[in-house]
Amino acid sequence: MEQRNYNQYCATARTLDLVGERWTLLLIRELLTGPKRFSDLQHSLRGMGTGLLAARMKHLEREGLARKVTLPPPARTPAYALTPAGVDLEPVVMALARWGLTWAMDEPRDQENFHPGWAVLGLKACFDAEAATGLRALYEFRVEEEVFHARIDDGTIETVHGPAQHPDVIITTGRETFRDLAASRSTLDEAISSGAASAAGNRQALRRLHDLFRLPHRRTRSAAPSSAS
Amino acid sequence: MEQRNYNQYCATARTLDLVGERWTLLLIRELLTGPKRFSDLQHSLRGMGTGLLAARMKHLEREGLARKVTLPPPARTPAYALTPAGVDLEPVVMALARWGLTWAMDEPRDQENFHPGWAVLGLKACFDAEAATGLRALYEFRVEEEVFHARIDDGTIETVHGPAQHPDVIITTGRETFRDLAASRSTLDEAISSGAASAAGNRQALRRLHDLFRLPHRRTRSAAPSSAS
DNA sequence: CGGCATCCATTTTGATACTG
DNA sequence: CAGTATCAAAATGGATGCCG
Repeated sequence: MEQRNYNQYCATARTLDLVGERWTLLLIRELLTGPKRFSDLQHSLRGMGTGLLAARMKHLEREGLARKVTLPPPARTPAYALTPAGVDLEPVVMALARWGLTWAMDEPRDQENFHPGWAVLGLKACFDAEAATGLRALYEFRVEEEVFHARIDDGTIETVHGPAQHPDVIITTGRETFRDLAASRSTLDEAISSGAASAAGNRQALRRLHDLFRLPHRRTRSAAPSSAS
Repeated sequence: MEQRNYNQYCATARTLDLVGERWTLLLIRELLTGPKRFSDLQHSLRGMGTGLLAARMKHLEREGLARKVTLPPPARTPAYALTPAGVDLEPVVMALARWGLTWAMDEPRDQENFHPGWAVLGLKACFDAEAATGLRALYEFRVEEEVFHARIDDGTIETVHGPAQHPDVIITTGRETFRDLAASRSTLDEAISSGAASAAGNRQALRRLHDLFRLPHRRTRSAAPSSAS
């Protein structure tokens, strides 16, 4: 398996040889917020058979994009994490996310899945580095059972699954609200104003929060008739 | 066909629903340097059956990412071009290319295909906007039969298939040299010094050329053992 | 239960032949 | 040139079974 290559001496094609198969980039997406166990992945990726999941992870290991790790105490359970090469795919996933936020995130469809972790990456895709200059703060997001945090440090953002050590601000929302943030259908700011989300903690960090994530300008795809260049 | 969706309310997954299938992003790549005819695409994508090519193009049209156009005189032949939504996928293709340049472009393999158009995008992926501040110049690349040009305008670059109107500099190289540039195995500068490439034209634009493309720092993938965060 | 391997019905694909 | 039609080979997804 995995022998199907494009056979092109081209950086894009070579990359797609490695991560272009079905599910692979979504596995990378899952691992971008921290190590995950086999069953976590299985649970996030409904529709992917266990056999295929195992095969894909083996492929990612063989190619040096992911590796097996043991979660630190008290978990001590085996999990998968990204290698440096895997982490370096983040710009690819973010580029896909930004395109999707602009061109593809209309109403949620019936039966469509949703996990808060995806929304965290959606937020990250909207992160405005300019707006974060000089800011150093830890934000914790609590979405029903799930917890994430974002560490912002002067124009950089890191988003990780799990609680923060000493968060400056804690944002608490329901699933639907957070889902709408993921799709940038509403801003964090709006959600807080309307009471759908609540934020508590350091006043200064709270005030900066408003500007940290900029909505992409939503557009509609259409094949307008025209003649070429 | 094309009914296989990830069914996730996630910007990344939604984007992959549209362009994540085999060959699709490579079709986008081909169209990023200008409109192409069916047979051009067929020729660039060895291994893709004509039926699948037709199906993919129909899909891209239906989804508003590409459209049929008529090439301007004297060609007057039908072709495919990207819509604004399609053009907007460029950051995705460039992110894939940059990753590939860093992690995946080792020696060309036996039987591996190569087209100069890919190299043009490889150059674009290395473009250093900072180095181009204040520069406004047209560079034409001639690689055996193929011609491309890059229009640089103060930190922006546009790369297009075909000759330029009044190029400031004309760079002429052989296929192999240009292929090595694509892989950033050598710099344009080195190729010119060694005589593998020649550049003629406006002295000022020529001098700036050296710094416009920055090699990504090449690295090797490996699954180093470690424990998790 | 976590982490797979196996089997099989359904889709996708690759390659070629054929048509307007 | 720009596709359609056809068909064998490969990939997928789902269920099931195994083993510590």
